[in-house]
Amino acid sequence: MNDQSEILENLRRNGYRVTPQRVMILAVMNKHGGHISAEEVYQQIHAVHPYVNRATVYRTLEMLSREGVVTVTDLGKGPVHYEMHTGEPHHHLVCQQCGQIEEFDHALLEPLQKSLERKYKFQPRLEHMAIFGRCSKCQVKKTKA
Amino acid sequence: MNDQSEILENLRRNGYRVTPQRVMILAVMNKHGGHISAEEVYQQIHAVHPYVNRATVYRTLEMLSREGVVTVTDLGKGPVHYEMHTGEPHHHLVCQQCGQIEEFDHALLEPLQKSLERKYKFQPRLEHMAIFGRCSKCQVKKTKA
DNA sequence: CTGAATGCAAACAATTTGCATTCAT
DNA sequence: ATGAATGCAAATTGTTTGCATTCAG
Repeated sequence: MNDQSEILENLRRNGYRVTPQRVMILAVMNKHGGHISAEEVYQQIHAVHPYVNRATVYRTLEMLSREGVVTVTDLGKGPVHYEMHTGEPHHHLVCQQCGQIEEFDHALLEPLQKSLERKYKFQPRLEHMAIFGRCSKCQVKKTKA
Repeated sequence: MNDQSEILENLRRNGYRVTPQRVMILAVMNKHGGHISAEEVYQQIHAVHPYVNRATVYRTLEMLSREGVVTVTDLGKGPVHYEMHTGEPHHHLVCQQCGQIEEFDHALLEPLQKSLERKYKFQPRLEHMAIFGRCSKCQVKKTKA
């Protein structure tokens, strides 16, 4: 039993219905791997199955994130991005110049997490955060602004 | 010469025109102190001077942030917030339960900044970032979800 | 069968834009 | 007087919602 059907089985067990739409959405998410917007998921499915509705994609992705199957990342600009939940929390470095997104390790956020808890008694939700700035390539280019 | 007119003088020097709208918007920002949305700025001004337009408020705040007079913080949910640029970078802890926003010191982000630069050659823009989670008060309350 | 899920269209929130008019310089 | 800034209305983008219909269980 692969990931795909295991997830579907779990959803069914949690009282959700396994519809063709949900299967297709999960398939796209699985195949894609990286972060993807609701609109992109919709486009990919809609191209092949024109009857599938945008609202369904939004509703399904929202449901999948509630169920912990996918994670949500607000990239600050433009639409929210979804990604299969792999277990390992990881984060995104978003280059504001070229738009490139690379990942970085959760370990780097641990000192921050610790100090926020200690000094402010604040419990941060640091799964999948996005940090904005300039990537290595763009630092070489002329500073335009 | 206070901050207010100093800023206006600077804008004028940079080729911007000092309009009553811009003066009012700056006044609201100054008086308010904390973070505030474009809509809130608009409401405050519009209540007294109904002819002032929402688009003008948006355009002006955008201009002021380009000029470094105000800073922008994306609080993840709802509208972007603006704040007078005080020089000292500081950050926001946004409680996802009660909505409370408290500030935290830039120093706590320095280890992260350093490690991102060292390990990923990524230059983060860490002025005024927002971190989401649960504040001390809400941690005491029953965990609802 | 029965209610959960879908499709559709319309509403929504936050913001942006085109364009004629106004007004700061 | 001249172009930057405004007001207005309409467009845009990303997302949500109400409701009748459909279909998974």
